[in-house]
Amino acid sequence: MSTVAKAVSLLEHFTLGEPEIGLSDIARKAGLDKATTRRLLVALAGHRLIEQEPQSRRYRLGAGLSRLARIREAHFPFTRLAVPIVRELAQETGETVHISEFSAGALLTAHVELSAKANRVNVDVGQVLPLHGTASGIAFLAASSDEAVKAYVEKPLQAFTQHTVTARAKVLEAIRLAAARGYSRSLQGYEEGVHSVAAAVICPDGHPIGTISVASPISRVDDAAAAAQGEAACRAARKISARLSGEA
Amino acid sequence: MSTVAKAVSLLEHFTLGEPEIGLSDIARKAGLDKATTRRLLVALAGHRLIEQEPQSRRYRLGAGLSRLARIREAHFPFTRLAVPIVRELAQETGETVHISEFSAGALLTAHVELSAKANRVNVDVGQVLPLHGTASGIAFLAASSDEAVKAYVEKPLQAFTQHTVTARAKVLEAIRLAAARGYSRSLQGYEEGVHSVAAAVICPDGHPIGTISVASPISRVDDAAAAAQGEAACRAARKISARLSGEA
DNA sequence: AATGACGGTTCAAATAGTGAACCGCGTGGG
DNA sequence: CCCACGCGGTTCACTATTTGAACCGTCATT
Repeated sequence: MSTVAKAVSLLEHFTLGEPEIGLSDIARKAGLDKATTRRLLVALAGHRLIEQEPQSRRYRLGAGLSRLARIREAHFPFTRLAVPIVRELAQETGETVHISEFSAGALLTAHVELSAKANRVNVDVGQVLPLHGTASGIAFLAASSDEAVKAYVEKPLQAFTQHTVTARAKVLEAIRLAAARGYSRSLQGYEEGVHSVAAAVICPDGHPIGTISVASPISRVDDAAAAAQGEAACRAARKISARLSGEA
Repeated sequence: MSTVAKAVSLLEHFTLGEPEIGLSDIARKAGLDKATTRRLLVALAGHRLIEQEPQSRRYRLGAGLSRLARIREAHFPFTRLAVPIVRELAQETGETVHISEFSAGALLTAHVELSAKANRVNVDVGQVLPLHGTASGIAFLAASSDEAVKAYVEKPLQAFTQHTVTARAKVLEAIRLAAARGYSRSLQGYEEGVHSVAAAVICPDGHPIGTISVASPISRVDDAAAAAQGEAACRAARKISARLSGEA
């Protein structure tokens, strides 16, 4: 394991639920020596990726991350442009809606608008979604090049629930269907009891960069409702794609 | 130089003006070997801190940064809570207003609302401001502990313009004045022709975490206008501080 | 066809990383 | 009251990772 990978893995132990961690604690979590951990944290702190609370001496994520994220966002304003449309879609469907951004072979949840209903699907920002097994992933693959799809389905596909589609032929079939009608649909492929539909957001250069997805408790959705959600997600995705290419 | 420091320094070569860089180019800029640079970039990409454009093979900042920044922001919602108040203050004063966040011995510009006037001060998000020589820095020091101030002024203080105050005694005097009246004032201490006032934003635990600052062309501001801006910045800073401690 | 710049790879040499043992400190239980 | 424990932090001999000159194939330019 490279030193850099170790350092970055330290960053990934800070979560929404545990945003500050002590030295010994993070060393244990990361499986590294305390001395090594500290050296890495100090190196990260020198570039503001980590900060240390002066009193408790605990560590937390640093302001430099916000700075870098803003630079990325300025060049790649996916989240900023998409949020209002996510909100609209959440209003329209009454369900939880989230957008994901493709990165390193998976989708990263970038923004979530939760349904107002008591019985709703919860999704966390930052969650990593596999390409197969989620509606978002299938929609993304449907908008990807044939080579990219082929490369992806050749690797072994993990099952997340009893309903996850892992057979290559069936995954390809789902991708074809999604490509034909513009949105994908997944029933409990990643989480038990969750129904979702998704559509891909396309960059001006023609490549997909992410997805928008509607997730509902499976009990609330029949085929007609799913089709309506799918069409709505499709329209929302097109709206975001249009904004990305500079249209107001 | 540690490997981690090298890897992180690669991230810092991506800027608003140059958000995508080729391998040889970034190796040159960072002063590292091409092979080393690539190995570091690949390690960073493995954790989504860097992405590679598949076609051009150029590198850019990755979605993982947005993810980490969101985790930080959830725990430390300074920017989110402050933006509306920055906007109000920009409206009220008609000048450029920005907030900065303290990190690793300096202030990082986190958000900017530019003046609508043609003759205005421009500030870039991400810019690093020294503690002495800027109104923001003096305001921040005025809200810091005596030990922190002492530790800071003991180091040599760089001059950025002919007007930068670098004499220890004068800096301490400026800090005292800022502490007494709640806001600081700087005339061309960091950039020629720029007048600014600033006030510190205080965390619920009593420590300062950042500043809010109004920057104008020096020709437009007399003592009375500066006092009015200072009072307004002070009110804005208090409002942000109140929001941070949970008040609506 | 030759040139040069690009992204990417290799492997022996050299440098940076590692971790067991240590320090001083604060805390909570016996 | 004090002792044991866990904390953050430091040291230094040992070792594994990092390094970079030289390499390859490709592409655009001349």
